[in-house]
Amino acid sequence: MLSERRLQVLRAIVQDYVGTEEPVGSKALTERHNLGVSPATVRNDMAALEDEGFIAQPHTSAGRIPTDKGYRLFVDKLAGVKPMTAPERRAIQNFLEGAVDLDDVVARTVRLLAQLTRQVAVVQYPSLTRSTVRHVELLSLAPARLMLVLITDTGRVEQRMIDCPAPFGEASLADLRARLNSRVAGRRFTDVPSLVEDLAEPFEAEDRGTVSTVLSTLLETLVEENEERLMIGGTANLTRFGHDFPLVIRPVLEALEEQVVLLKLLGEAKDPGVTVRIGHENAHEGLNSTSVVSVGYGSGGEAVAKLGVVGPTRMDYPGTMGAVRAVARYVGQILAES
Amino acid sequence: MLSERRLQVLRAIVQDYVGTEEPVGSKALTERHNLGVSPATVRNDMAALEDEGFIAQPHTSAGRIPTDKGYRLFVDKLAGVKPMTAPERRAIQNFLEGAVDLDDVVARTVRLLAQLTRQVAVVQYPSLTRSTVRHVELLSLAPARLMLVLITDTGRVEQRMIDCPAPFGEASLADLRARLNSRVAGRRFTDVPSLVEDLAEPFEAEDRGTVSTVLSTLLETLVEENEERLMIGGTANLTRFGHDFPLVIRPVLEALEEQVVLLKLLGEAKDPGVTVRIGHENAHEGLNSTSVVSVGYGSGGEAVAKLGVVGPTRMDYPGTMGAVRAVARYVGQILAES
DNA sequence: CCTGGCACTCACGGCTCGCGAGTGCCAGAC
DNA sequence: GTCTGGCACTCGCGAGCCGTGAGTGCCAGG
Repeated sequence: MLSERRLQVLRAIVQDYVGTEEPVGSKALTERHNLGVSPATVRNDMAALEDEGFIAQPHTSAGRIPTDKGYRLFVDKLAGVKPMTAPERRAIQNFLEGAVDLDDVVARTVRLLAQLTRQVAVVQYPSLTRSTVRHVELLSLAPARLMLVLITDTGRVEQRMIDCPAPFGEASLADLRARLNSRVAGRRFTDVPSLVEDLAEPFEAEDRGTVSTVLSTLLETLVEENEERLMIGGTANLTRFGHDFPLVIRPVLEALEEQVVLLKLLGEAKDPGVTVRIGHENAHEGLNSTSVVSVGYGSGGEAVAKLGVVGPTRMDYPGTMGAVRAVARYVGQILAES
Repeated sequence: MLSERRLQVLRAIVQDYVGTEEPVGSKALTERHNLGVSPATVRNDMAALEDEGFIAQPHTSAGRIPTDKGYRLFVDKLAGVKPMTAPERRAIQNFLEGAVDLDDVVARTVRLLAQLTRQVAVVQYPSLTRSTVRHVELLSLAPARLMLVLITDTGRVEQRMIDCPAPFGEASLADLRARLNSRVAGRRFTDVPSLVEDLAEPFEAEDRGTVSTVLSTLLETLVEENEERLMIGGTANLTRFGHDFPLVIRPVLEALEEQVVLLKLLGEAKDPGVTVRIGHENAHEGLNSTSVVSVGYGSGGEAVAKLGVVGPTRMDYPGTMGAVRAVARYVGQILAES
């Protein structure tokens, strides 16, 4: 087990390195933090920390930098979440308040997060499967062509075109619309499949084909892969990555273009609170030199989606975690109001 | 006026520089292109081209690189548009064919363009103001809350929440819906304002407030700034910019995040064919070292939106122009089918 | 267990220098 | 007049060569 002082040394190393971007040596450490011991003692502690794999030297006779494992310890044990100041909170609230619809809320949230953290922001749209149905609408666009519109309690709207196997009368349409809504309105999306199972039965034989097409389209919309959307922003902040970034930035940009990768990334975080995945903890190899800070947000007590930021492992964890948490909280409020 | 040979020299310089990314000298030129003259002659031609501002030297005793003006001449006079090969055309068609809705078409187009050109792709959604109305739908979500849904002939769907000044009955709603659609369905969006002017008149006094709220929301949706959407992709290709890119890439990423900037960029191109804006021809200063190749696309003869790519001024213009033109053509076809 | 001292390592920046690609100019040939 | 070969000149680039200094590990003594 590491002594208290060694933990302090690690904390000091992380803080200094995050601030300066340069390997930190024993002498500089004792000067900037009053640890009450001499550089030589710190050197011994550093050697121990290095043995345990918390810090490393880029090359012999250089200072130390934290490893992923070091950051992990720092985040778990040595640092809290830095709360936002009152003015910052007000600014967040003001910024989000003017949003006119869900797209706008998400877009504003992305911008806000990117600005606050000076990193790449990722915001997932409220998940369908974790929302409840506000309304299902069916529009007839042409004799054998329908549009299905889903509206959730979080303001999300999904639409789908449907080509009917047979023409579908206005009366049948109204009937189906009414039956659908009475079954599913106000219910959770996860319950929808079982709620609509037998909905085709009361219909005339000629209409059944269309009804079941509609139902299967509805169910398709709820399939995991299709139903998730997200928005990213602040990619310009990638340029703050470091000097050697041509090699680092490329895979990151590529990963950010793969929505699937990002969704997995956010999805993996199961904690109720802020989750931090550091460097190699990220499954995707392009993101091995980045950390992902994410958290769920939702209108009520329950999370309906996630948001977070992607940045260099050398980041200000307490501050970033604070910003992410605060933004999530306010987005939740905004959604609850609408 | 420049002699024929000098133009050939310029063409050769552009081609070589685009290929190698390195300043090209007189000797290398005569070796790679059989111009039929000696390096010394080429040197004289180069001196003349430099005097005219078509090429420049990064430093004394280095080869020449084309200036923006040189690229401009190259694009206008010296190079055509390189048509896609038959297999390429087939690949484009296959790639776009599987799309299920407009979002999907746009997303696929972005990916495709980015892959074909190996540059950053930008695709604008079909403009509302240049489309015709397929259907307008009004849904009642709550007693005093409506949702307005606009559907265009290109498959684009916009929705807007409306808070009514007074509760609005189901009957009035059906009435308004029917009147609205009979007026505007099949008409161009630009005509909508004049078509709905007097639509509130037939309604009872108590409903008029709501009706005019609905109408003004409808008109707001058509306001230039709100109605334009776009999607970008292939930002990872920015890493192919050059060696010095830390400084170049940053403003480009920033510009790409400003949708307004991009819309302006695409909007400026008025040509019916492929438009190329080179380096400093772009108004936005962050894009001074990039070229933008764009073209309109549409389901019929008329352009409903634009698409294009953003890349380094040192790009393969004929190839890029060919790819952009071909993709636009096929996207137009896909939209016409749906 | 901490500390001061000491010898050692090694990245970094500045320096020189030779190489070679590229240039401009000029005198002569066609 | 135009092209060509020749020639002297420029200058960026990379290699090699230090000196400097921050940083280290180890050890003997408090």
